Parts: sequence; structure tokens; C-alpha cells
Amino acid sequence: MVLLDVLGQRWTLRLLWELSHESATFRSLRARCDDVSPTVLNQRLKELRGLGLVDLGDRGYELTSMGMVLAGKFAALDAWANEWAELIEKRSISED
Amino acid sequence: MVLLDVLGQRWTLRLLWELSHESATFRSLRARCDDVSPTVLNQRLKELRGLGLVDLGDRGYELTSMGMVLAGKFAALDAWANEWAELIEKRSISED
DNA sequence: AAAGTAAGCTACTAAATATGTAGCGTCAAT
DNA sequence: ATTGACGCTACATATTTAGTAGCTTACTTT
Repeated sequence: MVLLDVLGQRWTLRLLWELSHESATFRSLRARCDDVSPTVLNQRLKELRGLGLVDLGDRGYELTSMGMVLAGKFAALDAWANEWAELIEKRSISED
Repeated sequence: MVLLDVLGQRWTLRLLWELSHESATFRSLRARCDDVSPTVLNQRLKELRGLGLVDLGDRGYELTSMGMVLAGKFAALDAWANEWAELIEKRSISED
């Protein structure tokens, strides 16, 4: 499963998610990701650039068209997940 | 983003992926996941059970109906990812 | 009943990964 | 020339994962 190798690491999904909302500079992206350490941030950005999902341009880091497609598909998945999360939430409360 | 908290950890996606193909005992699941350490396996299974995505029954660990839906959506995403992976592959070769 | 087997899972040490903080080199504007 | 923001590296510390061993329970076989 290709996606696993790509996304099965800490921060990778989060980065795609953040960049799908707005491109950002290295520093602002860091800020938006709970101040992830620059070490890891740079590692992940390198990987994502290598995969053609992210690009570093004049406006900072931004998703490529491929990256946008992936993030979009993921967002759709998330829509479902949010409904599902509410069920979990309610269930957790009633379990107390 | 709810999915991030759930899936943004090492092995979680892989576990869903493996279980979507076939339910498995703790030990066989371990074997199918490159002999992931039992420590982490148990951690993740606990989380996934807590979220109602995985269940431990007579036939070992298996996806709940919720887990199946999620895995299914993810599989669809993967279908796209595989085509995309080929592009990356070709591009990497031509870059040498 | 004893012995074997496979299950789920815990304990504990070593290795890998991430965090946190400081700061370098570059460039543009003041 | 100084200031400020940029991408990024260095390095010590902390957290997470890997790897191996083995305990407990239950079920089968002899």
C-alpha cells in the first residue's frame, strides 16, 4: 500500500492538511503545526517535495496539483470521520 | 481534523489495512505487520478498539462495521495513489 | 491427568525518532 | 549597517518504537 509509506509517519498528514488550507512559509507552517521541531518539519517537507506533493515557491510551501487532489480526497474522508467521531464522543460519555 | 489524531500514528493505518483483508489473531497480525513489537501492537489495538473500529471476537481481531467503512474509503484513496505512484516512479528514474 | 500448543499480553533493555533551543547564512527593506 | 524574516542545521534531551523473553489462560492431545 503506497499511501502507507507516504502518510504513515508522524506529521505528514498534518502537513498536507495545513497546506491544503493555505500555503505557508517554513516558519509559519511550523507555528500552525504546534511548533513541530524544525528538524522533523524539514525532513517531512523534503519527502513530500520528493514525492511531488509539495512545492517550495515564491509564496512559501504549497501543495502541487497532485497534493491538492490527495488532500481533497482526504478531506472527504474526514467529513465522514467527523460524524463518526460524534458517535464515539457520545458513547464515551455514556460509558462514564 | 479527527482522522489525524486517529491515523497519524505509526502502524495504525497499516493495521486497518491488514485487518480489512482478513481478521487475524494478535500473533498472526504481528507476523503480517513485519513483526511489529507486541508493545506497540497492543497499544494501537487498544486505541482502535476504544474507537470502535476494531473488535476482538472469537475469530481474533476484526474490523467493526465502522472500521470496514473507513478501510473501504481508504482503499479507494489508495487506488488513486497507485496510479500516482507510477508517475513518481517514472520521474525518479528519468532523474538519474 | 500431563504435556503440548496457541492464544493475548506484559516487562525490560536497546535503538530509533522526535522535541526543544540556539543559531548560521542569505536576502530585502530601512 | 542594522533589522527582520526566510530556509535550514546542530546538538543535547526526551519520547517512542523495536526486539526479545516470558507469564497467564484456555483448549487439545496423549
